[in-house]
Amino acid sequence: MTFEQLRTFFWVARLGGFRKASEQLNLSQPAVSTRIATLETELQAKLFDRGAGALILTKHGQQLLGYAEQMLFVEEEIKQRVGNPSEAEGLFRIGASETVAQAWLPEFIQAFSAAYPRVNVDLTVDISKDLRAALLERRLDLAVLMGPISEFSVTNVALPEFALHWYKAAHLKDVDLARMPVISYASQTRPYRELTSALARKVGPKMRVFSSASLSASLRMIAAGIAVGPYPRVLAAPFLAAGEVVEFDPGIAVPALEFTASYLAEPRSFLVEESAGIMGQVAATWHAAHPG
Amino acid sequence: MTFEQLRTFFWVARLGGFRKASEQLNLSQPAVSTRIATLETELQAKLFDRGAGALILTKHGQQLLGYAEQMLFVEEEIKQRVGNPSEAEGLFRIGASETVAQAWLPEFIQAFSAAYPRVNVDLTVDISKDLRAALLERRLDLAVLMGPISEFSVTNVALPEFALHWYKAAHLKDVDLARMPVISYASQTRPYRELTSALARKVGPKMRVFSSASLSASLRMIAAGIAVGPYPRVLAAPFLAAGEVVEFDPGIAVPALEFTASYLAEPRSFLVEESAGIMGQVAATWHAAHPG
DNA sequence: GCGGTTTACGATGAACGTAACAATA
DNA sequence: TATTGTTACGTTCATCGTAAACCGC
Repeated sequence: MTFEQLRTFFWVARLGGFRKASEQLNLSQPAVSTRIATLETELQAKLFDRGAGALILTKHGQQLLGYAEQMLFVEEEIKQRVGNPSEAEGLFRIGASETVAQAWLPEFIQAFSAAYPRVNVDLTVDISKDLRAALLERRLDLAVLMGPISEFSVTNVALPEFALHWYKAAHLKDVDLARMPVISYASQTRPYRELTSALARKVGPKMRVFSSASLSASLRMIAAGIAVGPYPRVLAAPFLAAGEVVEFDPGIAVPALEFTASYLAEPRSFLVEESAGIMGQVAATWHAAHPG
Repeated sequence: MTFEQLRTFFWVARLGGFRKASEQLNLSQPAVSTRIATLETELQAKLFDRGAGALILTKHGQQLLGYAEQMLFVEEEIKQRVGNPSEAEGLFRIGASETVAQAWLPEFIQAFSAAYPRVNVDLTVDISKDLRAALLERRLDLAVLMGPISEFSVTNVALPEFALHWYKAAHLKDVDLARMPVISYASQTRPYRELTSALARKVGPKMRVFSSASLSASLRMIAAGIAVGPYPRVLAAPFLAAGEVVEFDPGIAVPALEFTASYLAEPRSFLVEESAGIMGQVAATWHAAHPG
């Protein structure tokens, strides 16, 4: 019995096929067959029922799956704890919403990089909807998005929320939301949905809502007096400091942005779980230093 | 990282030397060197301090030792639980005192053999003192002896005790322990020690004590009227049934024989722990059916 | 017939044992 | 000098990928 056999068995069971597992493991498909066959021979037990359409775990297979997962997690734990953690190598694929990318994400990456100086980081910035899909397709190791993701396969770690404040150009006096466009996050995001819903109740059908996938572009439009909108204070900070925009209260409450660090629960990864913990600390520290 | 590396590391750490580990593993000594070196390279951590006389675990090595032991136990657990337990192969070396060998040991071996039909059994019958030494030198997997063994490295499972009764030849009338020799277990056993101690207090220096390493020979001597002595009723049963010996009370209390199933605590072995459990059940059942 | 698994086989590479070497007490 | 760990090297055996055969919808 080897770790490679258990790892192979795990992925075959989890992905439901020899071919899918072979892709996950960067292996030829016959190699996967061989490994499983060898494992079955060694244990003197059939692990899969090959008959009915898809692959189905036998009773023995179900038992082994639990053990295999435990083994693989402890193996990674050894590599991280016993082996010099700073010597861990590999690629850590992180996806984040632009808001956090402009807030504390640099600090997080700095902290992560310090803890794992030899791990490469691949950062993707996208809207939560796409991050979610990427995570579920295993194209990301960790996603920071407006969560939580309601899938049994995903673990969500709550992060501090970002309060939203309304901003308008400094030179504007009265703002009539029936005339002045409101700008918000990209159209397929939760803040956009919630804003349009609130606006519809308050202003009615005359409302105009712009959406922009670029937060800095949005803020520049607000500074230019083209639109007004609710954003986290951290994004408006440079414009506030320059006196270009000011906060105001249009009487429309928008809920704070709730972010989570989300990752696939299986297979458990020490690196990912550890990173989510670091992220929680960094975010909490950052929010303590940036109230509002 | 492979199971063989972890197993090798475990034995090097536990036995305190590459050479000793190579013997335990039936491997050449350079092969052990290679495995440890590879493991150290993979983990980027030195596991042993080779300098001062004997091998000393580094901090990393100490951490790994715990993980390695856990891994090896789970590996065996998989082989027993997931793999068909009845397909388990190997050799199970059991040592026992003659008393249990003549009592419930056949029933135990039958039960064990039924549970593990493909495991070979090697049975040694000897006095507790030698069984103890054999166990500590890893020449036995499980020892049934007058325990417990007070070593931190040994796990003792208490078994039902054997009450002792005094027997004499049926045709004898009065028995004067100052004249009639008393026969007991072999000289280096606990019952012998306890008996001589009690006799010395009661009878004084005139006492005569024989010792015999063969229980059946002892009983035959008692039946012949050569001596009297305290034995478990199970051993006397055939002589009682034949009317050759009878129980009597010389007024000397001898404590019951306390047996334990003892085995080395490390490395944990699923087979051994399971066997000790079976033994406890068999012994309890047997004693319930053979009171006194 | 087609997606997916098993079988066949040649080639590569990891790991072993023997033997020589080095270090330590 | 005896004991123990390391280095060197030729060999063996496990495992991989390619290619072909083999199912079950």
